[in-house]
Amino acid sequence: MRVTRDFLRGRGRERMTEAEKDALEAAVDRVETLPARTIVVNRGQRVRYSTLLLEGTMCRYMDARDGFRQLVALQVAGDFVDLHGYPLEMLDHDVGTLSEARVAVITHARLDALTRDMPHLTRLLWRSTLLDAALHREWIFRLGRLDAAGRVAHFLMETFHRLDAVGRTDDGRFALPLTQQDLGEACGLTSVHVNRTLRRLREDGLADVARGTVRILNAAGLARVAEFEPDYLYLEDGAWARDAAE
Amino acid sequence: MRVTRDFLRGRGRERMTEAEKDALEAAVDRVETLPARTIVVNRGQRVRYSTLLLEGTMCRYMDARDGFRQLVALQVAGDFVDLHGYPLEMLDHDVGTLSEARVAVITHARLDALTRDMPHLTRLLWRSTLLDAALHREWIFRLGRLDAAGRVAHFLMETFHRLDAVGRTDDGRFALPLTQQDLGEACGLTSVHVNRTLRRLREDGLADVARGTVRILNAAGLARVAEFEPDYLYLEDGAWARDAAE
DNA sequence: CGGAGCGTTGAAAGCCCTCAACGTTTGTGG
DNA sequence: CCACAAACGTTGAGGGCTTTCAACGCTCCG
Repeated sequence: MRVTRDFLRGRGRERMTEAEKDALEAAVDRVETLPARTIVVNRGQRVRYSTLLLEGTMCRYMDARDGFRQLVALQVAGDFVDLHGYPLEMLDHDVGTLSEARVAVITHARLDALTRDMPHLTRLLWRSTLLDAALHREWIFRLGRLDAAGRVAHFLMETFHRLDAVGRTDDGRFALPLTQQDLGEACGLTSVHVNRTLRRLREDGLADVARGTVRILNAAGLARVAEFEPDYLYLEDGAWARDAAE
Repeated sequence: MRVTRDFLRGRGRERMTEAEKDALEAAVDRVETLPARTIVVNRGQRVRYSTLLLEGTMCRYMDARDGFRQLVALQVAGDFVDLHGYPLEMLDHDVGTLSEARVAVITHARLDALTRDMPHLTRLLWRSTLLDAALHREWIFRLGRLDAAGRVAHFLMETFHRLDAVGRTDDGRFALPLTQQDLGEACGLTSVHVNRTLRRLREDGLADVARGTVRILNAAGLARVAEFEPDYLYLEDGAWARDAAE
């Protein structure tokens, strides 16, 4: 399997030429498997490579004084997890795995050559980091303006669409290897309140979250609770978008 | 005055060559003055130019169903406000002025030429958008993990440092043309609670916010309340950083 | 089979919001 | 220069959403 198969898949990948895919492919230094729940990059650390996530779930987060952390991004297959570290040279946050993860490692030295010689590919890489920024903005909106049910619903809808774009959903179901504590750290809630909120979403027939699996039961209802509008994901018009437009 | 004077100032500007400054300078299509409180770019709109803010204050925001908005970024002099719109081609949020603003307009057609021919400048432009992303992440942390006093204190400290980097502070004082409503829309609070929070910061001798002017009275105390660590701003070691290190 | 982590539920407390009223500042036109 | 209105800022009371604290059941894995 080509390691770049899912990169930008469903998010404007069609603009990448075969030559560009080959070049990115050739820049891969190695492929590794990382165990679940391990730290990959520490805040403030000088980084000399970036990580393309092939399979599994990772996250980026920041620590608070009270011992809790705040997730700032969830990363799924196809994500160039810490490409931000390339122009920035060091990261302002930590990166870790949630599930076991298979990753391709690309050194910044290789990226130097790519970005010198291939301006169009450079713009696609740039674009992929800005898709992350758009997600960041939506997380700000989620935390600043939505109540607990809205936040959790919004997170579920976003994650569903992202996984759907890379073919990791099955009829409204998808795997999500997050504890209720993790969900709380993503949504700015305590695990206790996440629990109550999930129960309510289940009772309202909107979504069922249990044992690492999410089932979207009522996408329209969930979207309403979440004030969710997927344009910020910059998705191509895929199967889901066509269905929703009907 | 050169329009690029404050671009990346204090944020790694030393790496931009004179030739690169000239090239960016030459890409400016026109300089305009925009009135306060006007919308510059609408969400979903195809954008064909980006805006370098020379003087004044702008913001990026998203609308919620209840009529309130959530600020996702505050933009000050030197910021390339909507450079995100270049690789993304359309924006997922609105852009508007808070005060009157003087801006330089750079068309994307010109950026195409720059990014084709000048890979190092391209990386600096890329970097500047990722500095925005780092700010986004810190806003997520602020909203997800801090209480009202922490959020407002954090916002004040961040804004102070950014304005200080471009020489817009005066002995701990700076102009901030935001109403308490605006502050609430930045911090996920109601204007009423912003009012109470500002009063408390004043009573505690931390900061005084009144009539569009902020005075930092106790930077260390404010930083403690805010859990503020300025590394995410990627500031050069300027006067403030040296003082703080003592 | 035992333990640790995760999930679930209840009760009480706290932070922030809502609603309401009033004071202050700003800007505009007479 | 004044009058006036509109926006902004301030304060109080009450209510609601979320947190905290605590206890217990469940699941998974060594």
